[in-house]
Amino acid sequence: MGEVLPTDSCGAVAVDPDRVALAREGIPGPAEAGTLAQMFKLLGDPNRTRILYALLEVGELCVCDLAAVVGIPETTVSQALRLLRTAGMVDNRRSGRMVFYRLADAHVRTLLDLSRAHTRHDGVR
Amino acid sequence: MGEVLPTDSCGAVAVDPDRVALAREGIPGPAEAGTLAQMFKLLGDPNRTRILYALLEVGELCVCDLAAVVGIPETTVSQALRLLRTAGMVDNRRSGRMVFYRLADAHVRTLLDLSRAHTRHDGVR
DNA sequence: CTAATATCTGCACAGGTTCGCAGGCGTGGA
DNA sequence: TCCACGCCTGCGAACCTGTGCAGATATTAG
Repeated sequence: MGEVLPTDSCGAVAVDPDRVALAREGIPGPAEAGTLAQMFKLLGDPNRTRILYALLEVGELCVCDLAAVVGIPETTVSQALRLLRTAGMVDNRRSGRMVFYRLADAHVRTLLDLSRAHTRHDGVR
Repeated sequence: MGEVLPTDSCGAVAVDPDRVALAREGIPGPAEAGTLAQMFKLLGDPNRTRILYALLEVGELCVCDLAAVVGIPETTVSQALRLLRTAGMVDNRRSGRMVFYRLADAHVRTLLDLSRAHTRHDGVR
């Protein structure tokens, strides 16, 4: 869907039409790119990042403990967790009057591990 | 560095001090979390994401071709590339009056692959 | 030297995001 | 039943980010 021209819609002419066409087919479409970007955007906040790594360390934590770990108000934690839960990155479990959160997916865990390894390897170069 | 109290600075009392202390030691510090978040934030924009995936497909592309692939003005591409280059995620090579960009690191490639696999697996659940 | 191409860099506006406060909801103990 | 505790949800202000225009730079051709 969406036939493309060798020249783009911005007035510039593609220097290497073959390579452009190849890349056009391989890259994620607008919808998939949006989904990917939304997931990364959630990881792009230090508070949420720390929350996720805390859950990666000890499997399960309630909101107040999470606030104690990261050092931010519970309200902020709650809002962050809502976003992460909506995106399906964390899951929650109610026990009495407390709600425990944990990483929802092994994929997320792998992603966090790999990212931290990259950062530690060369300080983001 | 940075001794911590069993209770946080927000008035709430930690329910499980042991687990809190464990998580405190395991999670990235403010500086490392900031670095991580900054990297993820760069991936959190659909245009930048598509640019990176385009470079992942065909190893090397100039700015104008990149604009043609993603379908955005060259100015926007240039600014996006500057951010990515500052973060060390892409590298550039000058050939005549054109500048070719490519992914700087195998780590970035792995990250992109894994992320896309996750998204495709269950639509971010 | 002059002109044209390809890319890069400030500036300002629109849009979205975060954070904290105040109040509401649900649960458990007395 | 009533109260205390943990958590969640709107709302508004401050902040940051992306985008486009206009101009500057670097390189090549004539």
